[in-house]
Amino acid sequence: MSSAKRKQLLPALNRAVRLFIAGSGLYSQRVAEKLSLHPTDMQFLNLLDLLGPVTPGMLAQCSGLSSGGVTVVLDRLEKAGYVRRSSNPDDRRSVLVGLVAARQKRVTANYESIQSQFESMLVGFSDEELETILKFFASANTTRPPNS
Amino acid sequence: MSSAKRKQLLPALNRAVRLFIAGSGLYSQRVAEKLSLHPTDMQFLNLLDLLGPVTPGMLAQCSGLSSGGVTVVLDRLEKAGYVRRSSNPDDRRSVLVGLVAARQKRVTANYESIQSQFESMLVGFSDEELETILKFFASANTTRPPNS
DNA sequence: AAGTGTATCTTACTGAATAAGATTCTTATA
DNA sequence: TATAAGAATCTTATTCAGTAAGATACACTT
Repeated sequence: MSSAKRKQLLPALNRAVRLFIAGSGLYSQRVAEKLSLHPTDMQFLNLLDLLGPVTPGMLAQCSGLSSGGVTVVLDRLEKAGYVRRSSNPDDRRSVLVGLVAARQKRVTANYESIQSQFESMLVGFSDEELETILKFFASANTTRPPNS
Repeated sequence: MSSAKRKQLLPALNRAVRLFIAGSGLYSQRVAEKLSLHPTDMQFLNLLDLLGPVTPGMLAQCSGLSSGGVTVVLDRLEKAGYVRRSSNPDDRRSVLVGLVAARQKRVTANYESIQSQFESMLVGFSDEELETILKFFASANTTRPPNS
């Protein structure tokens, strides 16, 4: 059974998470704009940075885009030199998409300012607290993985 | 100075947060689809639910849409009965947009399944841990508020 | 009272994403 | 092995969400 304290905590946490998510979308837009990329293209670069080389089909699942939509985005990104398609050794119908290393640095560099901002915010948290927070996100990502 | 443990924690946390954000966008899309709403319209309903009645200009800031884009979205939502525009007592050029209460319930109901999923995930966390997590999100939302 | 600035809306247009179908390869079954 | 059914990606024509530029109405400053 839930404690009285918990009954207050849960709605507050729920609201805070929703606000966080609302802000995140906006922030991604800003970063994309800085790099003169479409928000969707930025999303793809993020996914590729997080997941490593994956198939277009996987990117469709993770982005919610249609098969044809993925093709168009990848064409744009490949033309601009951000990604490269290579043959998938496991399935000759398929393709593996990977970030071009040199460009990857330029992308992640744009996150460095927020990353340092993020880290300075975390100064107020002990190592134990950070472990708790990490546990939270790990649980959340398992409950709702990027491709489900 | 950072502990050795912290040096490992920070990148892991950073990655977990990014995965969480990537999954959130996808999830919002799914909920919007359930309600037969455009993702952007869903975003607006969320913002209105979180912030209460606000001006179209505020919604433009929080969503990243242009002024004209906001007008179009609000026209759609108002026509469908989700929101209502009323005159802003503080500024007669301006307008206040609010959720229609009856519809608001139908919207938030669609979040209940994930909310209960979310809460069952939190069973594994103590009250103290939840407070830490809440503190994290509160800090993050202050560092990067919904309209900055 | 005039001029400048701000909030919202209108209109014509752009282009991102979709849907449907084609192509190429894989897997299952006879 | 041969055939059929299924899956992964790409192509093409099309749609419609969002933008840009400008109009309107009101608010502030001097």
